Amino acid sequence: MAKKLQSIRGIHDGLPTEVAKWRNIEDVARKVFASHAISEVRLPILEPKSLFVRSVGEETDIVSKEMYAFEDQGGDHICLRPEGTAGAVRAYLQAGLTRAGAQRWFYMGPMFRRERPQKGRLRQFQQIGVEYFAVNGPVADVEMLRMAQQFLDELGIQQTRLEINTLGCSACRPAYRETLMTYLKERAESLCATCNDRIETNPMRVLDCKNKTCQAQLLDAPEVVAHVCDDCDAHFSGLKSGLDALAVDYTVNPRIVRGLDYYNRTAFEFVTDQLGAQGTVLAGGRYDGLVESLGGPATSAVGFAAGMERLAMLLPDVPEPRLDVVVAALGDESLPYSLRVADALRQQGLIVIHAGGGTAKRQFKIADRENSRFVLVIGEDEVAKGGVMLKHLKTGKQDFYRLDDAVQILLARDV
RNA sequence: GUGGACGUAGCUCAAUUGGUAGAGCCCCGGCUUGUGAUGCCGGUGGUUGUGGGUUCAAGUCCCAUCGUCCACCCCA
Repeated sequence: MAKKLQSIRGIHDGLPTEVAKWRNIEDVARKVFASHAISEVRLPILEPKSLFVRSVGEETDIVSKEMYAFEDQGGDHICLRPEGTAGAVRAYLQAGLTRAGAQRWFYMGPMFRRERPQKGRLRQFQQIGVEYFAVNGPVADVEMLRMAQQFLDELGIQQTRLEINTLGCSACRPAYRETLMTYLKERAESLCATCNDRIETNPMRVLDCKNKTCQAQLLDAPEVVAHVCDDCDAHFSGLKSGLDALAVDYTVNPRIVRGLDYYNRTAFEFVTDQLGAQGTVLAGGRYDGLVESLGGPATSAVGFAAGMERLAMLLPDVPEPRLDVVVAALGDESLPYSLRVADALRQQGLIVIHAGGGTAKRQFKIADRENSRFVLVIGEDEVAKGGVMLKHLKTGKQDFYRLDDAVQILLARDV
């Protein structure tokens, strides 16, 4: 091999084994989402860079250091989308749907973040996301969470737990932020450098600092839950009682903080401890202010995204559909007839491989390797008699049949 | 972006203190003519991730680079 040609760091190929799992996940998602009347959208992978600067937030890691952003040949500043919500809001506004009532959307596709790769953390990864627009009140949050839980359940992913929190809103967060900043400034010298930087830029992020000495200082730190306004409090209560009504288990984790600026009120995460450090498998929350901040009317919104590759890592391999029959042609004279037979079998809906002729041994080995149920042998005798030899590989039983009869045996799929 | 582990055949891995690169699996073929899965025999396949350096001699030591993995960080 000359100079090795390989994919870009952190960008992996979807080979058959992996894609089979993805398709399984997609099928379950489509089925579950359909029962909530959610419609699929397919949105651009390239977006204007400014979209994410204005929505996700200029100070966030995603925007400030992880975006694949560049100028195109015309001098436009564009980027590969790092997440799906901003583009969905952009499309919602661009299509003029703000007076069209509730919109319930889902999407699946690749996202791009230039991070240091790890297991469960790729530079190109796939998300399945759901966004609701113009849907008010905690009932939407409750039903969305139940749906997310059902999605994970139907996939067979058991070992996750749901953590929820409230982040307040534009009415109450500024006051809380002040309270928190005051508290943090009093202890600034005991906090790590990163935390000190964040006191001014994003004090809520200090709360989930992993540093032990920081955490020790933050034991009695003021928590959002206790400082939200009456409306937010009512929303959070509605969320909790709704989850109780549906028997959805959850724990309130006052330290959940979203890394994207647009979230308010409800924030949630389904986490697992089976993926090492990348334990969040599905997460989201409310973002009631985003539509307005991107130029639309005040519009409530809530959504989540799940990481396809992370879900796939929690699932066993999906067995490939089993081959019904391998057509083995013996001798060049029988090739034309064998090709017609293979074609006819496929038209009956059977899964067929033509072994390509050659020795009987070679073709039987192919059938064996492909895990075929039957081998259909066509040689001089079969062509002469106008039939086929059909052998069941597991039992070794073999008989001569007219083609129609062989088709019936194959279609029965009972052996 | 920071710190660490690792990179040998298609795959999983060996190779004493530097001394001629090996095994298993897979693949291809043979063990009488049109019959597989077990067995026996044989074969293909490597400039040891890449590029430099030290040495009589480098898979082994040193430097750089690329990649994978782990932790930090971040998040799906």
